[in-house]
Amino acid sequence: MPEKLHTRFEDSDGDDAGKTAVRPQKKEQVDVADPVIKETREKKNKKRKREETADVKPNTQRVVIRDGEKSRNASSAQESDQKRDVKEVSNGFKSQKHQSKDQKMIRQGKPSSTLREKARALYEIRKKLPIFPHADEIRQQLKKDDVMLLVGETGSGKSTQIPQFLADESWCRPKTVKVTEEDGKQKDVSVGGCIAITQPRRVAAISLARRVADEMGTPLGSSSPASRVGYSVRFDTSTSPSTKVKYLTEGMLLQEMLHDPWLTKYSAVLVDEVHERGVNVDLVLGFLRNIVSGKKEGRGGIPLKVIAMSATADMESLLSFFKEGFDNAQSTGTDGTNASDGALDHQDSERDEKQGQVAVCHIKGRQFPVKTIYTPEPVHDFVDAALKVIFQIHCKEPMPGDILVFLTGQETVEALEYLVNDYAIGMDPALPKVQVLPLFAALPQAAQQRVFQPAPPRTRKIILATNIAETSVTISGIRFVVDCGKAKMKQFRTRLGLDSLLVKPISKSAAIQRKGRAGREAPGQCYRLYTEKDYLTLQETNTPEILRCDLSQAILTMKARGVDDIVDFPFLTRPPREALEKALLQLFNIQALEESGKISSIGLQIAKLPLTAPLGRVLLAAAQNGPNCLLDVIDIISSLSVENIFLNTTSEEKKEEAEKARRDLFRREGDHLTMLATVQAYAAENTDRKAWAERHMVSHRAMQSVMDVRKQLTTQCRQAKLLPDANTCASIANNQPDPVLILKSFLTGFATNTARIVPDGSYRTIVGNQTVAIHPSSVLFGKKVEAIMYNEFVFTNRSYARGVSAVQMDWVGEVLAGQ
DNA sequence: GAGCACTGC
Repeated sequence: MPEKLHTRFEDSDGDDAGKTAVRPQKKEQVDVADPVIKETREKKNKKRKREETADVKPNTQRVVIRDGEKSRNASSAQESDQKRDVKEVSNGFKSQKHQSKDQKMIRQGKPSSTLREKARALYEIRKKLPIFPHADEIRQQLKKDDVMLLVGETGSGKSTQIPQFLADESWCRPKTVKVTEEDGKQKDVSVGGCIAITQPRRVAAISLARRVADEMGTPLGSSSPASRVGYSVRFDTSTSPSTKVKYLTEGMLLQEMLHDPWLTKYSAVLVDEVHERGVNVDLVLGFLRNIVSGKKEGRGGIPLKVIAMSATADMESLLSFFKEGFDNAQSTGTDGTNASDGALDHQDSERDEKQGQVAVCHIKGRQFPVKTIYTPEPVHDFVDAALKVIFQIHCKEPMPGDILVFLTGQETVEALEYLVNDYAIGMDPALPKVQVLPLFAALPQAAQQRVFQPAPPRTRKIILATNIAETSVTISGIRFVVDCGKAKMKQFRTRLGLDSLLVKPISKSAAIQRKGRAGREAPGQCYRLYTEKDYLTLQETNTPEILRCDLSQAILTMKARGVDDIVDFPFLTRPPREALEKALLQLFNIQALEESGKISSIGLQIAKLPLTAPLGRVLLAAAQNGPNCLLDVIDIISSLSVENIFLNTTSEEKKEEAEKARRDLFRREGDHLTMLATVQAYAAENTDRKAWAERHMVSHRAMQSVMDVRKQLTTQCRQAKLLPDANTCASIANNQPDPVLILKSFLTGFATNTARIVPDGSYRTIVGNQTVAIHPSSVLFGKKVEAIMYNEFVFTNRSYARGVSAVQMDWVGEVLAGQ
């Protein structure tokens, strides 16, 4: 794998791909085949660039909540100084000779001199990060307080530096304490020693770990037993026995809590990007609040330090969230200060006074000023308005300076793409050219990558993006942002039991985020296609995901970690009672809960699986139907776990081609068996899977994820003794699938996702009697069968069932009767 | 004959 090797060298040399001096190298990087690696690197390079130019003396004030938009300018002299620094660093560490010496040293378990040199050089850059002067202040605060809320704006260095500030603190050393177990016996347990930093995304966790390992001069993760920095994400964990700083996804931390609810490994948990407010971060914060404000029995009274970090956090609600935890504990006498098992040292008395205090810290980031321009009047057609603004900028503003336009979806992106290209034809030839680049998730990877390539000379890039560009992707060269003020958002409607995808106004913090994209490298401008008055009426922050999604997963997660009564769980934002009840009922219906509301053994098994509750239930039902059925169901579930295994067809011509190519994979029983046929054919292809995928118009990238999930699920099923060993599985692998058994397994988890045909030929849901149409992407589209079962019920322009198979009414009856 | 932002175990 020369490419991977190459990648690693590139990644570890602290290079800055954005500089002219190393341009040729950048080109080489972009050509690497693996899109994931490419993406990670792309991001990291951007990040480095930001970090290395972040040299302004910051303003830090405690307990200040203010407009996160304020930005400051950097002195260009300092900036160029720093670039020189980085160049020296990178030049020293590129040769393969060094690298192999490195590797040898790593094998011996000693940090190599090159690693140390590199760390030393990086230290010069770290010193200039806005957060750096606050190291002592942060350390002092955390000696006193167990909870800290930290607002660090983009580029402040919080995610990389804080773990390093804390790693050598005395409270961060492992301690052996006596813990009373459930059976009443006392046991010696080692508590603490490690710092966890959670991230919402996998790429972020891995690239931060890599960066911090470089800065600390230690090898990364499992490459050496002496490594002090590691990471843990799904499909990829890299830690060592001496890991002190561990980056992990929120989901991974929740998974660890399943086996270790007291997080005994950790002395501190840093929760990063709290403002994104995904469901997992809300759950993590709830569990952490319970630990910090409780007696910490399972930790022998040893405190756990919690730092919630974010770019634009709603600090007031976080502050009252944690304070409420301490207040409740004090009033009921369950707080840590009452622990009398002698595990705490003399600091105990000091802690007593400080109990309930939450430190707040605000650190300015480094952003260039961005001027905001509103439309004087409300706009009724933002595509049209965007077109005008784009050409206004293009005609008026000097080069360089690319334009990033935020739109709502593929449809508006493509409409504007057409208009801009059309308009550009009649443009004054004296003007620079324009290059229009669409960017949305459904776009093939190669097309997405085009936005990262520099524009040809005398050409302005115009990137038309969905909110993929808000968090997931960073593009350099942007000086102008055009923001339509809207986004498509998914909302789960409890009463109807369906997901709706609707165009909605964005929040103020999302608008600020979008605007910030113009000020990464130089002063910029942001054109908002709405009035200032409209801006002021926007919601402050994004609606937390926990208010917008089906809660069954979250509740199962809680119950499996010992929260019996969800009413007592500290929600940062409490979901409406109705939503909680509906989710409880759903879990009860699939036998994940007992009538008392306690989690059942089925529920516990489901909670361990990396699947939604209904899919987990399906897997267990399939296990009851024998290993043959289970293996087939794993294949189907794996493809349901990735968004779309079939490539999107754009043109009419391609559509026919695709249909022909996929004909041998299609099954009349429906989408589930079609997916099974596809996964099995792909897996059976031993020579060139990529070519096979191309021939069948199947996404190779998606199939690679399918294979990852499939492997994870079979491994877990084997550990849970639901599947026999690999050899036995191999011998049954060639058996013909049994469609009835497979579909009946699915009905166990999806009995309420069924509809029957009515005389006019449409389908009505069996529970609720709502009209539902088969989604055009389904192989059953336009077909009429007795009844259908579906995995998803979504509302866009009308109600659609997606992931559809034909079932018989009496099967549905059987399962519903069994409930 | 429709069209779908983004994560995560």
